Amino acid sequence: MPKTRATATRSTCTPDTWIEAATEVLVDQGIDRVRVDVLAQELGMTRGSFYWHFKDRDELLRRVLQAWRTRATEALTARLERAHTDPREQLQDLVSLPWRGRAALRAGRIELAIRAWARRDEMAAQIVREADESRLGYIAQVFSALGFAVMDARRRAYILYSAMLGDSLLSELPAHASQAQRQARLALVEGLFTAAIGCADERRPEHAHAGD
Amino acid sequence: MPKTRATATRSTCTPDTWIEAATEVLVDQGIDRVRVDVLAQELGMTRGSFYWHFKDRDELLRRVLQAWRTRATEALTARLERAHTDPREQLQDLVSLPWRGRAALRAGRIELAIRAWARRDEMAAQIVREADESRLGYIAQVFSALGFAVMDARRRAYILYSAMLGDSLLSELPAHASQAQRQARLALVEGLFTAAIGCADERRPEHAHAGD
DNA sequence: TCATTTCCATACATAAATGTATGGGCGGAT
DNA sequence: ATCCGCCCATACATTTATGTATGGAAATGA
Repeated sequence: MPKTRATATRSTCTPDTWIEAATEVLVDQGIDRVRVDVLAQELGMTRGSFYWHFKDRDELLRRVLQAWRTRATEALTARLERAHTDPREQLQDLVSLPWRGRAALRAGRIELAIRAWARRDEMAAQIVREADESRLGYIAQVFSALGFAVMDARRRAYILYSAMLGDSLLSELPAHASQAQRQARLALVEGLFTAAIGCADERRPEHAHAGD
Repeated sequence: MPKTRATATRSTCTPDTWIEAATEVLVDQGIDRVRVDVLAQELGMTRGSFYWHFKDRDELLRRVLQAWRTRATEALTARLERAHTDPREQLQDLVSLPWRGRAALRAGRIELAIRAWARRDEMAAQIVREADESRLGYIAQVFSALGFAVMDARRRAYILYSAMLGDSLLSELPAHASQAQRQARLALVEGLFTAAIGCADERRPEHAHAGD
């Protein structure tokens, strides 16, 4: 009983095929260019195939979102599994995330595309918010494990997460980034965010100066 | 000789009127929904008006970009003017930027929309890259004035700028952010980024542990 | 006054994208 | 062999957005 058809025989499309293609176009073209005719041409099919697998374009978009959510939550739970290893390792792992091959980099691009999409799609916005919340919680937990007070940990988590998001934004338009410089930044990020600073006013590199 | 028609008489549209409306739609709908019929309805006009002021849709989009670039560069040069005040004040000014009323916040939203647009429009990408370069240079200069070595300053600038961009991304989907918490984060950001840390490995809040 | 310029509305032609209806090839089951 | 269900192509119908062509109202200048 070949119910799910083991992808083997030959060039037969599954819903996932369309979802992948849709994600691809979404990444470097934006959600408005995720159109059935474009995808069909991309896959060497006709729109007839699409409308057999999907009710309409909206269903495809919903499933693209859903697919991303499951992958994102899976990635996070994978981190939570090893939540009892050395928190410094966990932090390094986080910070160096965009460097681990181009798989994570592609994940970042997908996420930015979805975030841009979320600007006007409430469903996408909801899912992105969920992801943000979960990750912020995780990162805050890492900082807590590093010994920071709860509130401090939450704030550091927010700032670090912001920096990671912003970095993916900047990496989107390749202009900076030599491999060595990114490596150096990585160490600096780790140093900055693990520095013990209560709230403000105890440090200063060389200028001695007690402002405000 | 009333050549440029002093906007007065009554409800007559100028190109800028359309550009503003286009920017508005761009912000919360995305570039693909910046369409002449939408804008016309938004302005209570018909498309006939548009095609008198503009050759075609593309010209409008180009001028939207150009308008943003001039405003962005003006904002930066305004900062560069007072580049010889206390660098700590300059940094505070930078960090607390998204809090200064909702004008800066709106500017942030416009920028994110353009950045999303730049994903597939090379002209937009070019302009965003220019803006990033200029700002990174400025921020690095501030850190230099604070006493950090050149390379360190550049890296701190990149990380801080990333954090600012990421913060505007997170603020886009309102979920966090109580006024008080943002204020507390502000102080922490300033503290973290002005902390003196060579590169890595001299600090650690309480865990003593020489990893890797 | 009258003609001209400015600015916008209306109507038409064209293109692009969606969704539907229909039919057909092809493999598997009996 | 044949019947049936899966998967896709083709051909229409409809909607939506662009751009153009034309006309007209209102202000301006002589």
